[in-house]
Amino acid sequence: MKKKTPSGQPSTDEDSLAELALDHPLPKLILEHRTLSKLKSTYTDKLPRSINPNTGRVHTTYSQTTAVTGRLSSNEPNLQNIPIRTPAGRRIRSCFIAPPGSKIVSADYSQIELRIMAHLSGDENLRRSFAEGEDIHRATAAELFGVPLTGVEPEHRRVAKVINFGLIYGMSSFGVAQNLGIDRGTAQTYVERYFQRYPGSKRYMDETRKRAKELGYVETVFGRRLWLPELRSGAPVRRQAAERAAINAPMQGTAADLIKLAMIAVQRWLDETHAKAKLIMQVHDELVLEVPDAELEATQAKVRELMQGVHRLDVPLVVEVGVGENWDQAH
DNA sequence: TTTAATGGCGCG
DNA sequence: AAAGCGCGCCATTAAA
Repeated sequence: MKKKTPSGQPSTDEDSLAELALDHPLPKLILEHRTLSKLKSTYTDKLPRSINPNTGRVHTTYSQTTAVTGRLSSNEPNLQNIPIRTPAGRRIRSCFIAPPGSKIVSADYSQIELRIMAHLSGDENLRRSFAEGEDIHRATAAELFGVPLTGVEPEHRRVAKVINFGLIYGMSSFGVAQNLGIDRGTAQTYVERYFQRYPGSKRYMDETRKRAKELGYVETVFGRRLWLPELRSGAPVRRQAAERAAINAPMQGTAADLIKLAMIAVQRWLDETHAKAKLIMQVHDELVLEVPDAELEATQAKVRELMQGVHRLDVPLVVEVGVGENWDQAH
């Protein structure tokens, strides 16, 4: 056992058990049990108890003053962590349904944090990819592996996706290696090649760390600040954690600012047009509406337009809209 | 019985 | 010495 918890106990988290599962049959069974019991205890058992008898609906509470980046948070119950990544999880999501004569409409920003990185960094290559509507992970893979867009293998794209997301989080080459299950040297090579191909991105990361340390805070495109006193901590662990937060916050926070503006624009339009459609949920980069069939076409088009046009960045904002009887189908 | 800490895991 | 950001909530354990 290599990995330890903060208190020094051997870790039994998913990664650790997955590793043990290569040599023993039991860990896999434990992981399957964990997955199912998580879904049962947190969602299947709990959500029905959250139904308000007066409305027949589940009502969450959003907080505007909890998340340091400016995101909303959702509690009692949390409707921002409803499962979607596994078939069993999606069955839970499919229980969020529209009443007869209405549909669920889901509108989500595509790759919004990477687009914001392109905007903030001004990286020409990144900007061009988004301007031309390329699949960004595919484009990054093509750069990393020196192949044309049409020659990108799924495995290449998977590597590129880890690196793209890792950058948003301030991940090191060690983290890339860990995540991909490759050796550190290879991971280091990928990261170096990434920064060669996207030099503006490299410049932005360095500049953000430097500026953040001087000022003691970072800010979003709209000026929302996150103060990070630990950037000057003498404890390397704390200081480096603050540096990663400093890298991430302008991107996560700008995305939060944008969707809040979009929510205001969408609700204003609904009010002004006396629409029967309702804005019912927000999940960080996604708005969910309940829409009468008669309003479906107009609502989809207008919500997309309002979200994409909420603010002009140096790259286009793209919104994907889906419709269905339930929340799962709407994706 | 309630509260707090811990480890773990659901989502973006 | 640690190594990926932001949340909320579950079961378990120990303490109040």
